[in-house]
Amino acid sequence: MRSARTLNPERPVVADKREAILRAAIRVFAHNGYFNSKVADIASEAGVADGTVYLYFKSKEEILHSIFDRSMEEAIAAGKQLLEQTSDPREKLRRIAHLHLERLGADRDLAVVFQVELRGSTKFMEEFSAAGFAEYLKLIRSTFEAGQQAGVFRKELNGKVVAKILFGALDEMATNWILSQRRYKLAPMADQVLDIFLNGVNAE
Amino acid sequence: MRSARTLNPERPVVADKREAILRAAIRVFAHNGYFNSKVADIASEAGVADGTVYLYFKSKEEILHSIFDRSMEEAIAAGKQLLEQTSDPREKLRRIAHLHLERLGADRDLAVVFQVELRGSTKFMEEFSAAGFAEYLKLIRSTFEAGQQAGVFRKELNGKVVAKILFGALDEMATNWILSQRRYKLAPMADQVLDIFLNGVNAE
Amino acid sequence: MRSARTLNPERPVVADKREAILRAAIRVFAHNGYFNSKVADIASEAGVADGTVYLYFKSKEEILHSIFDRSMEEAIAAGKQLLEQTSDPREKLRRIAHLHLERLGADRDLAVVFQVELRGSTKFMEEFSAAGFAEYLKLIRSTFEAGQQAGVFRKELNGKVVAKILFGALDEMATNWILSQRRYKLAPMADQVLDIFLNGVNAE
Amino acid sequence: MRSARTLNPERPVVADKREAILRAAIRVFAHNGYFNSKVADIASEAGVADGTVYLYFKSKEEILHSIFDRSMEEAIAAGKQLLEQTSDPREKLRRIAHLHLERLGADRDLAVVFQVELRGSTKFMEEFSAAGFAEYLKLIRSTFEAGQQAGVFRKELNGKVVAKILFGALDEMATNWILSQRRYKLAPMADQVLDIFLNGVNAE
DNA sequence: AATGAATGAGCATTCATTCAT
DNA sequence: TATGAATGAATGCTCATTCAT
Repeated sequence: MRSARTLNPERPVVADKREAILRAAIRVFAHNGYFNSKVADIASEAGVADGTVYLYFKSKEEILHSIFDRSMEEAIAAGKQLLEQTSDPREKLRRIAHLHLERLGADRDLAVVFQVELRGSTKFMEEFSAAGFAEYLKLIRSTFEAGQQAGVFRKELNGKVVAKILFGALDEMATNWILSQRRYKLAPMADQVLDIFLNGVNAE
Repeated sequence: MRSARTLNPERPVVADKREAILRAAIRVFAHNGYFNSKVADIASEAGVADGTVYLYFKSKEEILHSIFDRSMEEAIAAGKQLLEQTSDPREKLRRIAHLHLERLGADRDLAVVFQVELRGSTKFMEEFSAAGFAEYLKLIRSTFEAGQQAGVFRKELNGKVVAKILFGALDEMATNWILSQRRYKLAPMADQVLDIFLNGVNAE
Repeated sequence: MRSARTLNPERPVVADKREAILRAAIRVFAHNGYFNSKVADIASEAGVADGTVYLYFKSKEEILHSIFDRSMEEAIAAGKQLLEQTSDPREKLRRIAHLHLERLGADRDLAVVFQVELRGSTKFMEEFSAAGFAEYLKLIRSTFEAGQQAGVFRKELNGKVVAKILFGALDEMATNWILSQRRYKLAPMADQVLDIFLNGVNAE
Repeated sequence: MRSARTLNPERPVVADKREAILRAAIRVFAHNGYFNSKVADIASEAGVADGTVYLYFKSKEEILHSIFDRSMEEAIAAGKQLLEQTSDPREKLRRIAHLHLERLGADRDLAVVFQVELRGSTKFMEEFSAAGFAEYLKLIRSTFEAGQQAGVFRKELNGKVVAKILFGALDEMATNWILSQRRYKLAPMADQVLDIFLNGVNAE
């Protein structure tokens, strides 16, 4: 009798376990905070032994990094794909903003890790900033600057600063949503941010 | 012989020591991060014995709270005073924004504690949100709504959301400034935020 | 009422506690072996909290070093004092040998630590060798060489090697005594070693 | 097609693998120390999987035992063979001493394991003593006592003690040689030990 | 009020050993 | 036989907090 594993060669056990630990960590970090989470909690939540965690991650900190890295990669990839579907700069920014809040709004635990736990140390923030986060800002910025070239957005604005403003506004929406115990939908907030933002940067 | 203490009855030693510990904590938290800072480090930096810290604060966490509470109170008081000096809603928001970035830009260590260390736990963020921070957002919001009443800002915008947008944009300026190793002045960034923001919320 | 402490200013509490931990460690190391001894065992045996150990010693390893260093210092000091009491080279070596076995024979636990636990790692043996141990060998060697000068011992012998031979023979007596469950007295073995050794190195 | 294995029926693969693990362990123990050596290191050094080690040895400790047992057996066998080649008691002891230092001097790693790693625990030392080591001492002792019978060595000396003295002196030569980073040849030291020893035990 | 020695709970990580394949 | 992924017990050390002085 052939086992399930044999039937799914594309989904090796190894990935399953790493994945399970990562998911467990997101849950545990979101509920207890990174510093108050024990590796044993993560292992138990993932259904593996404590030591098994160290077969897939070098340290507790690396788990946090991995969560960030993987999610950021996915987000950026999804963002880039979205950008290819339209050439209108306003529409591009609109889609980025929506994607941003949709992703966070769809996974409360991941959102908590992103909006709260990842912010807790200058050290991490610096790496954080150096890594995918910078790329994300760049994505917004270049989209905006393309809009400036196209005459859609005001030419005198600094693309770098504009990107931070949009990001900051969206980021605050997400943080507030988490702290508010999410009594409302997050994704629709994107429209209100865009309304003001696009109006503010509009040429003419 | 009268001691220095006797000469300053309005500023009792008690306040001096509490103050010294608070200042020391800001320095220590900013440099090592909250979780990596030892109470002994704070005591040593403040020039007091470890145990003395506990005569003024109930716990390490209470020190962090106190830093936030005191700074927030001061900021709100300063903000309110500023608002009384003009009746133009746009000018009011302009002044709040400037004050926001000026205060943070003037004290790098305090800024690090506010932008990074205070964000590290849902628990703290929730209390944080519940406390002075909510009042700060309210200040922005009511100023904005007064502007709506006066026909200066678009009536269809939600004041609560608008306040978060402005705050989020300013907050991101501050966080980025810290992570960038502050190679530029923070306060002037307020103008760029305001340019877009006010343009975006303008009636007409 | 004056406390005992007040009555014994020469014996500060600090020394008492350090001393207690050191004594406890000798007992614990002797019974369980260095690697199998837990710091918690030492603390408990010394009647202090686990953390207290670290107020007096940097690490578990430093405790082992301290045991060796202190005992070696004492032994060498005692040896030097003994050597001053006679000028006969044969008698000097006789006294060193007796002192060597008397000290180890008087404190079984300390002997175990010296003969067994301290030997368990090249790393430690190297430091061990570099430190007081080398000085001890030098003491034997210079005594022997003085005897050569005096025409008492054979001139063609290498003092360095001779010192190792005497030390090695005594060391083996001590190790065997420990392993034999000490059914006999250790100190008298010195005479049998000396009988052969002195006969072997005698001039004429 | 016949495999290499089939061609060497006298030297089955089983022995090869056990041998490889043993050799690997000697190398690893000598370089890292017994307690700091991981079974995984030994396996990797031997070119087998971790689990394979447990097909040949019950535990890490048994590997250490096996190293000792096998080497001791070989040494004793070699020693006995040597003793048959001469009937002169002095010459017999001379050959044992030379063999002792030659064997250790020829294999630095094995010497480290014997002189340092095997000494690290009372428990092991006791078994060590009970096993082949006692037989080795007995070999020296009976050779010496035969010499006493033959009137070559002093009759009043205790053979047991004499054996320990010779062994202790040789053992110290070996230990010092290892710690000295072996800047000299070990085997020739046997002559200096014998010079003093034989002179010391000589009848007449 | 102030001290700082003492406390002891808490935890990330390692690694010998097992066992399903 | 051989593998190597998985296990989970084991522990040195830290540091917030207390309290006798």
